[in-house]
Amino acid sequence: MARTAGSHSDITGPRVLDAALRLFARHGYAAVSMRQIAKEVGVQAGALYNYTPDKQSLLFDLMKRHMEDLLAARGSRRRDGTALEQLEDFTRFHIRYHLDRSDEVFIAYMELRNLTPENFAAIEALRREYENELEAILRQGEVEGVFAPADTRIETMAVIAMLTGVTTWYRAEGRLSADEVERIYWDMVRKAVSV
Amino acid sequence: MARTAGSHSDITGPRVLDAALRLFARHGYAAVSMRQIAKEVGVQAGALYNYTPDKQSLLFDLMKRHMEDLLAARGSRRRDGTALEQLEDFTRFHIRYHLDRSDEVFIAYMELRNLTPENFAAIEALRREYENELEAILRQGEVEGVFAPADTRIETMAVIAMLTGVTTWYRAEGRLSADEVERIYWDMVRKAVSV
DNA sequence: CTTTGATCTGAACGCATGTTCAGATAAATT
DNA sequence: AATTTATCTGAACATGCGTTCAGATCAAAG
Repeated sequence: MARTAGSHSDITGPRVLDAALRLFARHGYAAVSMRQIAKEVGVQAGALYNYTPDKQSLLFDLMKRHMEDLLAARGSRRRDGTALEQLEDFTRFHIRYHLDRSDEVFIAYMELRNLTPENFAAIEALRREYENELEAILRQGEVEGVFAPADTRIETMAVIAMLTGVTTWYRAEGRLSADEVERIYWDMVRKAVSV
Repeated sequence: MARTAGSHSDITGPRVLDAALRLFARHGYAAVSMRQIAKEVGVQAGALYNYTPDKQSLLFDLMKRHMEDLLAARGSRRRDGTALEQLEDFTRFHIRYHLDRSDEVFIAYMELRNLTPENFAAIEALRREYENELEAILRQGEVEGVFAPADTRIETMAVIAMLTGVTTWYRAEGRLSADEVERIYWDMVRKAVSV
């Protein structure tokens, strides 16, 4: 046996996903060809198939990895506390995490319709899991009496849409720092759900 | 001269745009072929070129029409009043209009990157015009002292992202009526920007 | 040094793409 | 009835697509 590990595949494999990530985010899944990805990696198109069974898996793997990373990062940061404290932490976490991964976020929201039905269901389940934490916080806040009684499901969708929208205009070299953006959005979220 | 107006072009022309609208919204611009559009209309692919110079113009025309219709509809509904009254009207208008045109909205937000640079600039200008009305309302509210002093540009982006997000989950046959959705979102928007 | 096999090239596969165009069709005008 | 011409068909064009695969390459294992 020869060339088991430590050879090119350790380098090329991640580079394939990286190139797909960047290109899908920039031009969209359907508009990017396997040959473009290969060129970015520096190999011929055929070589990509040592690392993915097909183009669809490339998209699915990127989305799955993103959602699992998101859930893991959130899980390891979660703390007990009042609903208000937890909502603030969730808000700041969401903004910061999404600002740091704009390509992944863009793909995860824009390319859902390019997933096969089975892959779509898998990604939706992960997304739902993430949304459910926010909804639980909002419900807890209602019980505590600090948040207004409302339709928590819609509040959840509204808050996430508002927060995720930050990725459409934020630029690192822009007028505001990520800290300031966090604070501004937290102000709005807090007021929007409070009594 | 013969067959000037009143012939097939009056029927086929709009049907081309309608088919493109539906297909682009469902599958995405890059994933839809001219032959698919032609089949939906009931003609051969070549006949489409009597109604559009190319595929790109189809996308641009759809977006331009949508943004211009949006601005016209908003303009004809605009009334004088307090900042709070105007914000409520804007909020309810935006939700209702976007719920009624989910295909157009979806395309206008998802297919921006498939526009040529010139076409992109034209659509962005129209979008900016729409956003500016909301920002003016928020600024007026600050002057009146009824809205909290804040970064009105970011508030604008946040509110629009929140409101437009309604199109991702709302279904006409679902649990909530459009009226109820309007009220829930208006509650959140009002609180989010108020002092 | 020989063998092994993971990795990659380069060509090929059948099919789809956006667009063009000569010619057929047929409704409205003369 | 003859003419005009907007509209549409059907075929073709060059190009690109996702994917496959026989064979070349060459570092590591024996």
